[in-house]
Amino acid sequence: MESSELRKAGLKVTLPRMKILDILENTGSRHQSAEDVYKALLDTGEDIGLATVYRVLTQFEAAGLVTRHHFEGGHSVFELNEGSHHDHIVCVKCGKVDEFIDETIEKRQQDIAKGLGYELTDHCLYMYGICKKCQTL
Amino acid sequence: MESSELRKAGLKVTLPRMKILDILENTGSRHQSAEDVYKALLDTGEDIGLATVYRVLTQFEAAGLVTRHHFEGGHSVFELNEGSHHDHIVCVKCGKVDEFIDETIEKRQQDIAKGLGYELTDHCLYMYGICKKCQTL
DNA sequence: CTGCGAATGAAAAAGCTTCTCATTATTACC
DNA sequence: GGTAATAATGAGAAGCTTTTTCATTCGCAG
Ligand SMILES: [Mn+2]
Ligand SMILES: [Mn+2]
Ligand SMILES: [Zn+2]
Ligand SMILES: [Zn+2]
Repeated sequence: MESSELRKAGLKVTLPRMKILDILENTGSRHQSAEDVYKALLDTGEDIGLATVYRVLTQFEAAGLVTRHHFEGGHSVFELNEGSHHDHIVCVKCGKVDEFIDETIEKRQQDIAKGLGYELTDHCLYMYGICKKCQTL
Repeated sequence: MESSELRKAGLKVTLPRMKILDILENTGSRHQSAEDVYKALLDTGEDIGLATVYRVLTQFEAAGLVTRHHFEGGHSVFELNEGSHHDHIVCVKCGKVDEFIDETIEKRQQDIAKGLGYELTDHCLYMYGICKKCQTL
């Protein structure tokens, strides 16, 4: 039961929220756009409005359940907060996303922000490239 | 005369392109949205359409004259390619943007991409925080 | 079970960006 | 300099993602 996760987040347990959480948890791709989630809902026969998908994803973000990313190309993608913070590298050919974390970079970022007088609240590092598979095509 | 810059980029020398280049070169803020550029043009009495501003900025990007950034909040900002590559830290309160470059981070990124089998084409590191001035408000 | 406030769905609207197409400007050439 | 071919522009429409509105429905405390 993931209803406890919703309650813990201070959100009422509703069918749309349960279903969306389910899609985020049990779908191959960890990084999905609102449209992706909406289509997945349609595929499972759920009749949930796109507006609700956006609303719920935004609430999940505010509740700390998901993180919103702005990969190149305009629309946002969402990912469930399961592990800890990490950064992303995206293949510009096929859209594949790999995740990584590098303590050296994390530490340098803190130092740089401090050096410039900023109190760091967030950061994102996106790398774009061509994945191994696409290099051989 | 910045007309040579346009010619060098393979672009015809037109009044809108000259004016937009001028705005990018001679405006306080190095990071401007298309809307910002458009308003600046109106302020100088130029009657150039917003569609042209977008078109020209996109052409400038393709020609390597400017770089397009996707700061948080949706719309793109453009900056003239004057110095070399650098990353950005943005104040979430007042919108101030500081620039920095860190060789340690740049190097680590190369290593990480290589380690994951990617041929790196681009990257961006955005940090968000509260600047010194906004911390005291 | 009931009732009230919160959540939802459909549709409209918003905000940024791109496209269409008639008009205008630029440039290569004479 | 003048001209024709061709590219660029401006106004507005359209496209896309995301948000808002509002009448209806649902969740849950009592
Ligand atoms: Mn991720
Ligand atoms: Mn910059
Ligand atoms: Zn690929
Ligand atoms: Zn500030």
